[in-house]
Amino acid sequence: MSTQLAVSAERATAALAAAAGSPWALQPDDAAARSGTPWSTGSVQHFTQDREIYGEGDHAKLFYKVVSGVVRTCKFLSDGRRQIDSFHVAGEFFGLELGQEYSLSAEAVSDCTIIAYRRQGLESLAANDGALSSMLLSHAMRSLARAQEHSLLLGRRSAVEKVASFLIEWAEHSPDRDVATLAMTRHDIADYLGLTIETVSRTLSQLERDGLIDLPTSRQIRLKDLDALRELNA
Amino acid sequence: MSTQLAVSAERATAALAAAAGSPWALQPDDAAARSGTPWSTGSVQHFTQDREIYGEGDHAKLFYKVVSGVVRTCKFLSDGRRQIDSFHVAGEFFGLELGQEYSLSAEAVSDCTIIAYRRQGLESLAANDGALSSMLLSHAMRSLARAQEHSLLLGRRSAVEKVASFLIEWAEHSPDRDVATLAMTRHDIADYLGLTIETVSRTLSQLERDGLIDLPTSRQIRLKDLDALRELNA
DNA sequence: CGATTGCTTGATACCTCTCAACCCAGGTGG
DNA sequence: CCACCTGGGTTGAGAGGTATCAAGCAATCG
Repeated sequence: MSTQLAVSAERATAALAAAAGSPWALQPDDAAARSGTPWSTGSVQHFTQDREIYGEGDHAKLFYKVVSGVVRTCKFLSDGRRQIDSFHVAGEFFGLELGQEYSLSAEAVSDCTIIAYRRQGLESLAANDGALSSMLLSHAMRSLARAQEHSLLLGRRSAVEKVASFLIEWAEHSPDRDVATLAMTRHDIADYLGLTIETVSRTLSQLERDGLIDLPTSRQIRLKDLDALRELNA
Repeated sequence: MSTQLAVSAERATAALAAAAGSPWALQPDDAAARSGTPWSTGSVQHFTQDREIYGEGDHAKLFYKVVSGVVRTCKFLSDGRRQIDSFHVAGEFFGLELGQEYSLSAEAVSDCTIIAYRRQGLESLAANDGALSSMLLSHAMRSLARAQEHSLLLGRRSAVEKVASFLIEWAEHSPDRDVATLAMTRHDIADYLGLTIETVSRTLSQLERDGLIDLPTSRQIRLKDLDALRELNA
């Protein structure tokens, strides 16, 4: 279940700007100066683990920012096979759509807190606000680059390479640079990498036997030999 | 090799607008009214089959529109493995980048004619031109949706499903709705679907034996049983 | 022609999946 | 407190799908 409460301190503009580290990005200061636009405030929502936030095809009237926890966006085939497109951590946006419907589903990987913004009017606003549309474009282009990188992984990398790549990617999200603290299950990892649970598990065990990683707990992975892991990524 | 000649009749604005069929799109009429902007004209170039148009990492000072022929954009691993991101046909843009470098390589699938536009100043122009940035955003978001669909295919579909999906997708580009006329080799198809040449060939032969398609020539594929092919796509 | 290129087909290897058993930690209820 | 159950994770045996290696065919082109 999700609880909602109004929050006025949150301005999506500033948040979007902070997330955009590119020539297209707006300076946070400029953004902070803009206020009172229809979509500048959002409502805080909580979702418990594995709760659906929205489904593919739902009417896309809201977009979201993660405050805490992790969210996955994914697609399903009719027989239930799932492909996870990405994991979203604190500060990241998801659910921004061009059309009327979400093109992915979104679910809570862990218990999480997110802020929902009305998409209403964002299009027309963007048409008259260069800074805002730069931020949106920047966001879209970075997502696109990520998706293309992910396609290379799914189409052309072996199981070890996929897992190594995932570990390196995830370790960068962690406080410690060489310890990946996982919020997700083996099932999530498998569906992100286009593998099965068993293959992910076996591959991690193998990497541990080979001395590239340590597995103190199933959700804590220490990257012992970062160079060797990166080598698998070449 | 590529030949260049200046062309003033081509306006990227109008072209982008025509390509954008969405709420964000600019009307061609409005676009035609705008002219004389620094990037409004491009130079026509010709590339012969398999020529590189640009490489991943090259300085991205131009973007392109296909006039005739087919272009592929792709990524490579260090050992040569290749993943094709997409095929671009007449009227489609490619090479639009956020950063300073191309994130993909682009190559001519067939002999082709393309128009190159200077990216120079596009960012700042977009910041002051709502219609233009809407078009750019629209383009980026449609590319993103395509990439996400492609990830699902690469990560979760079997070889037959991949091939069936490709045939249906490509047949829509063809004059005849139920005949796919291929511009690309089996190698291109394989690298687009995350398979090998041999598996693509075998799968096509199997589909023919099963009566779902005809293969009058290796580049002409008639979709005999579109329903059955769509079924494989579910 | 001979050489080359794209494609098909066959035999076999191997990587990943499938199915199954088992372990472990945590939660629940008697 | 302990028995039990559950869910996530690991491991093993075997199957299966796709890759690899190799040969052959047809069309194209010097």
